[in-house]
Amino acid sequence: MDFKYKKQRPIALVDCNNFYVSCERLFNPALRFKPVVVLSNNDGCVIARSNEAKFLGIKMGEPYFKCKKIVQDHGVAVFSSNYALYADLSKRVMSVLERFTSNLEVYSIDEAFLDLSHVEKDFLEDYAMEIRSVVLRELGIPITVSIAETKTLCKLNSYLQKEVLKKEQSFNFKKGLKGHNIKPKVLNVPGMSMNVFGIKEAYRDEILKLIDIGEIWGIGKKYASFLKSKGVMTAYDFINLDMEFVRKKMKVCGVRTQNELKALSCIDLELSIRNKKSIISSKSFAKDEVDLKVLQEALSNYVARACEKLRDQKSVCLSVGVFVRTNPFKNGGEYYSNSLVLNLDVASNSTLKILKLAKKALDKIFRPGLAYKKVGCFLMGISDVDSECKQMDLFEGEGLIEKQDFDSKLMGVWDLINKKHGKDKILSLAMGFNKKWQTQRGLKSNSFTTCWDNLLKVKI
DNA sequence: CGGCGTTAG
DNA sequence: TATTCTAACGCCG
Repeated sequence: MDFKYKKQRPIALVDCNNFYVSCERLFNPALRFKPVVVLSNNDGCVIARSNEAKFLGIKMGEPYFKCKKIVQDHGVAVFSSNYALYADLSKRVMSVLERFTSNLEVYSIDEAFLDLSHVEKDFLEDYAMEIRSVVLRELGIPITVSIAETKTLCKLNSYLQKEVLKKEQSFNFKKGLKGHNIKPKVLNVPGMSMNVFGIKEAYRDEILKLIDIGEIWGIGKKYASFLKSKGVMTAYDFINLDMEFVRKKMKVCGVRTQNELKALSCIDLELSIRNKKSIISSKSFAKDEVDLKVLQEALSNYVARACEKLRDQKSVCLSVGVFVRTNPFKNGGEYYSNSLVLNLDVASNSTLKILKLAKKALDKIFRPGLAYKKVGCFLMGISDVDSECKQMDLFEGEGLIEKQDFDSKLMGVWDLINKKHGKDKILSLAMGFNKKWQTQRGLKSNSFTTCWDNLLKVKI
């Protein structure tokens, strides 16, 4: 077996605290120290909470209607999600982080892993503090920085830091005190801090014993409850499980997690942004919809979105899927969900071509008389536009090249105009104009950083 | 290779 | 009244 021992390098995880809430607070400082939540599309579920909102018992993913009472009783500030704002601030955070390393993995909208092999071991803690204060000073976004040998240990460290912060804030919140301590605190565990790189074995065990099995990165609900049923309650118990048992029950990913918890790095940083292998675009309707026309129109908009994404990453796709779903919480148990995948003859990223196919698919799976909650499309069989091997059409010959060339020029202009002059300035008529079915976001804050009309005005 | 199960944010 | 959206990966037959 070709097993190369890799020298351990420090990795940092930067995680923006309650990111969406922090973005809202940035433009509305009165929200600091107050409970704030951000909702999903159609203001359906809670998808982000300030710590204060967590203290009130509002759960992640909870339907808004279920916590409306708490919201009213405690004056919780509520926002529809403002993705344009969050994406813009995320970009800014990432570009600040790039100053601290040349190897950055943007892991999600609010998280990044940084390769810190260029930093002296004794200087790591200071480096973490510096990253934190620069992001806070320049962007006003509070972050957690955690350094360790592996991604999984970074995650674990980050979790503990946040738990400690929450504990302190909760104490103040319940006593009605306002000023929270936002400085990073050294944890009340021997050897534990923002930096656990090179931590002593004995200390690591002690920390692992504090971690509930379900909090480990890579162990979700199902595995957690299975493991608990076997008496495996903490991360410490987990690393002491027999490797073959872990492999059998949790596959190779489980073994990786086990190794990562032992500071043996198995999950590398992904420095380049990989092209997506599938692209989905779908949304729930604000209200259930019965009319095929409405479904077609909504679907056309999602197809347009998906195709834009496809072209942005300079790809083409071979198959187009469409799915529909009625509301599983209604219709007295009559639930209908179906999907259909159709193939293009030749790989394409043309909105117009793909729209035609999607419409055909929807016609086939649409059942009249039902109230639909959701429709969407997915693109598969994705490859690079200029990949070496292309599937051609046997009967089209030379003419095909010309047609494809025309398509790609058309889409090029299409994208150019829409990027310059705004979303859907060029569109297919199938996408419609009235859009009554569109997502409700009544509580959205302004696009402070991406729309001239929404710029904050400051009086001097 | 398609379908299913699991996880993640 | 009301329950997000997207993506990846491993395994199995």
